[in-house]
Amino acid sequence: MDYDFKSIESKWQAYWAANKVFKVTEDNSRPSFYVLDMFPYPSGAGLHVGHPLGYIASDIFSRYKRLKGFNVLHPMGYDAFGLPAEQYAIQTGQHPEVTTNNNVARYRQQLDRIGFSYDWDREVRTCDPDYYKWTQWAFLKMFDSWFDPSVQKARPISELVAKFESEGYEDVTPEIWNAADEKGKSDILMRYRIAYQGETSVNWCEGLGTVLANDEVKDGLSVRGGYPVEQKKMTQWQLRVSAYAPRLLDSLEDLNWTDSLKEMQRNWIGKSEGTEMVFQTECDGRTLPVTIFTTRADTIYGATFMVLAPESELVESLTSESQKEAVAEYLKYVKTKTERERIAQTKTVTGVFSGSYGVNPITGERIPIWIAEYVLAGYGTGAIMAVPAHDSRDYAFAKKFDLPIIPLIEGCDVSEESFDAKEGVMCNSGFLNGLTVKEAIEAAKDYVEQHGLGVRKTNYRLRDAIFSRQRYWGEPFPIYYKDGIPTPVPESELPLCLPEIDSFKPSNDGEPPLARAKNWTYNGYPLEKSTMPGFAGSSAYYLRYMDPRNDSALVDKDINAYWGNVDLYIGGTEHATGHLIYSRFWNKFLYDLGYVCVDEPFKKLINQGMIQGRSSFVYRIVGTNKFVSCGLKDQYETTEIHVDISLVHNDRLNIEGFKAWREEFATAEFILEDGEYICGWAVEKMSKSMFNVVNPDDICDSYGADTLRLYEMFLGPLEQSKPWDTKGIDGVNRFLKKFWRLFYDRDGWIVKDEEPTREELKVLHKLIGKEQEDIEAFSFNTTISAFMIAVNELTALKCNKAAVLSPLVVLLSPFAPHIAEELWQALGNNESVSCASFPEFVPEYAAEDNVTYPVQFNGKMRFTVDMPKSASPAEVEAAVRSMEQTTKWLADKSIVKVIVVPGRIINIVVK
RNA sequence: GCCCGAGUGGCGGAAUUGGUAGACGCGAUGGACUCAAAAUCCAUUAUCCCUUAAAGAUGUGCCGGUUCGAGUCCGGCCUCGGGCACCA
Repeated sequence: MDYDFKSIESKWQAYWAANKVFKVTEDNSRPSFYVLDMFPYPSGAGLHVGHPLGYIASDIFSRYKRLKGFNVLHPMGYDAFGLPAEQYAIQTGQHPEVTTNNNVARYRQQLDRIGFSYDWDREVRTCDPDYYKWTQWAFLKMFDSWFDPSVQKARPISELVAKFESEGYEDVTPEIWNAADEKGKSDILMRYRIAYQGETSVNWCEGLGTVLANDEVKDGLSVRGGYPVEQKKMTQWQLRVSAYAPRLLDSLEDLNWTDSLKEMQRNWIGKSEGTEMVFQTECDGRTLPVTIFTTRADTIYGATFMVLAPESELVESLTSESQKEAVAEYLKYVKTKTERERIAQTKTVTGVFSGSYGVNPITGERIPIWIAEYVLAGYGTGAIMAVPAHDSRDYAFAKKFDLPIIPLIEGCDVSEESFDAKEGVMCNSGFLNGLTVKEAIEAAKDYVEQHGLGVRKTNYRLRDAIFSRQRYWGEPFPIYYKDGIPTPVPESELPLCLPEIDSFKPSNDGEPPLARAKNWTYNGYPLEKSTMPGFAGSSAYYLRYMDPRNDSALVDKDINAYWGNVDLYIGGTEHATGHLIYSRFWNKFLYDLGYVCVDEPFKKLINQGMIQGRSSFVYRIVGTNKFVSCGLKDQYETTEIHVDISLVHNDRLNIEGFKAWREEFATAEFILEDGEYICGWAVEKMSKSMFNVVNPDDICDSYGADTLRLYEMFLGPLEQSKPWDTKGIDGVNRFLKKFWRLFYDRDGWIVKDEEPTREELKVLHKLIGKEQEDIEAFSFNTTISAFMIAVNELTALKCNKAAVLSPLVVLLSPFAPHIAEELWQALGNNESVSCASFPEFVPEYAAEDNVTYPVQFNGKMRFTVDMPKSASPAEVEAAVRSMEQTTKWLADKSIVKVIVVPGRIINIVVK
């Protein structure tokens, strides 16, 4: 009987679904374990072979944990709001909901074929009103909260209002508060709310007609679509993520994430400790204090000018009458530049003199104030002191505009470039002279504070998240405008559903698509017309899986307490600075308000590598329809053409297929090598346009899901990026066939109920030990290797004993669940193999009887000694010395030292 | 420019963390079975010297160091991949 994966796989997939084998409920008698995949955006292209890599790994781990007795929560859903569906809707007029549902159905079909152990009863979709009710709810909670820096946590805004009324807070005294009208109070509270509306410079993308978050922009182009992005001042909803910067940074420490990912988050949060210093300035006779931020207070003696950001509010008051025109011109110039141009031109230095002067607070020297785009309004105070000798940007500026450069470190040469390194000994620096730079940084900070010139200050690069999108296919804001005052829709009336509209384009007067909706009002007042961004729905989905149908809470408290947070999260690195920051922020906020029981959402995180495509090429001789095989292509002038990889096997082109592929190739001629056409290849992103997409369905058709699962894991370490190459898949497929033959021969079932031999038990237990160790370390490729060895050994032993094969099936079940299920039930079990328990590891069975010690003379191996495992180093040494030849050799050398290492090696060293 | 990570056969990759480098798989070569093919099985497969074998030499990007012993540790380079990028 042969291994017929087709009937096996469809049979057991149907069985699992019909019996809800993977349905999970809270069970206090068993420990919980939560394994989560980053849920996919259901794109129109469907899954390619790279997508399931992480899902397979998490499924293996989930199944393993179940065998180990854990109650495993392993859910799946869809990140279903998003731009592509909307773009498609604009082009075709088809409602995004329709295309989204179609895509979801296709994804589901593809996922089901791979045999995942998801509890589909817990599926969530972010575009489902029952789901986004809780996204809107969280937004309202943020709207209704402020961040109290004294305790570093979110608190209800009512507590702040009480503070305003009684004692005042910051610059809002009770008098100011009580005198303010409703609009005034709303404006004051907006400065404190965690979800707030404020004017800010945003990334505006004309091509998409919407604003974008920083992580949605790369190199000045939108990540989706690649349209240019410009800076624009707009009033937008924002989330006060920056308030959480210190906590987001500090709690990173305890997370079981990779160092590189933590490092990326650290850079993105961008903590820098420095000093805020006040410089007196004067402009046309008027004086004005200006605060600057610096991390190098020690270089104050070299501050020869100051620079303001063009967008700084100080520019107007610090521009002298005489420079007014020049400054206005410069500001105009800066404004016309897009973000992309600014990035492209970082090397070109621009700026204008403001006409005013500042006073160096330590030297008392009068220094000019300039305006330049290399200073950013959004960071620090938007104003800096420039120290050209020790900052490369200031240096370039000083060179261009001929400003003085004063070196402050002994022996440094600043004639060609600045000396940015924080090393050396200070000079030209008054009280700092003779100190090393590191000492001087601290001494200068102390000095500034003691003399009242400024204060220590920590800045973060992390900005507040811009939360409005001028789009249709997203969560509507539960906010309406009562006489212009943003007012929340009552919680009891959530969800506020997306209205139907006739077209998904922006309205004719440039308003978001929701402006087209009829009656987009609440109690007669207009509702907010933007929608929430993609990360809104994905920020707390892991919580909703715990209790997906709860109508009265995001997640029930007891249920949340049972599952805790996500024990294992698997997904790509591309979310390092987007989703993974927002989710942590969102979770911390809910934690502050007592809605969730753990501060951090994801305990352990693994980033699976990308699976790249392996493209194949043919080489056409320029100006002809003749194609030359790869090895001979250097003899001609050729153009490289992508060829569909389904026409290529082991780099050999299917010539007939190629001719039939496209009309233009029907009459193609070929120059062959050894009678074959060899294609060239390259590793590239998997994409339709490169004809290198491999569909998991095709693999399931020709090899089966179990082979696909094994092969994806066997390809290499999970975290590593690697190209997909179908070549090696026969190996793991052969392994499954061999596995099958342990149970069936040509005539049928051959498993017998006999006592296993010691040798057979050794093979089994070696594997149990190895698998346990490897799975815990996520080294799935080596587990599979161990499996192959074990199966080869058992085949050689002709082992057909149930006592060995039965646990072997359980061991295989996380990797290849279908074949395991088939054999498990054939062995006479009535329950699914996923209800079995992981075989117990008995180290004595796995142990080798003897240890072979290689014996080396001065590091070179000469012979080996076989000793019982229990032998002591002294006994081993005695055995070495007693070997006849060796004794002779040892006798010749008067002094030797025998080193016996428990790591199984013996070294004889001649002194 | 700054910060991470990685360099091992024809290929994907192992190596108990300082202890016989190249596990396992692919590919390749030879053989068995077959009229033949597929499937399956067996053998060989880092390089050099050699008819073959034994034996030897070389070998984990490069140069040097520590050690009885280095793919692994230290110092200095080179190359590739990823992230950030006027953040004062």
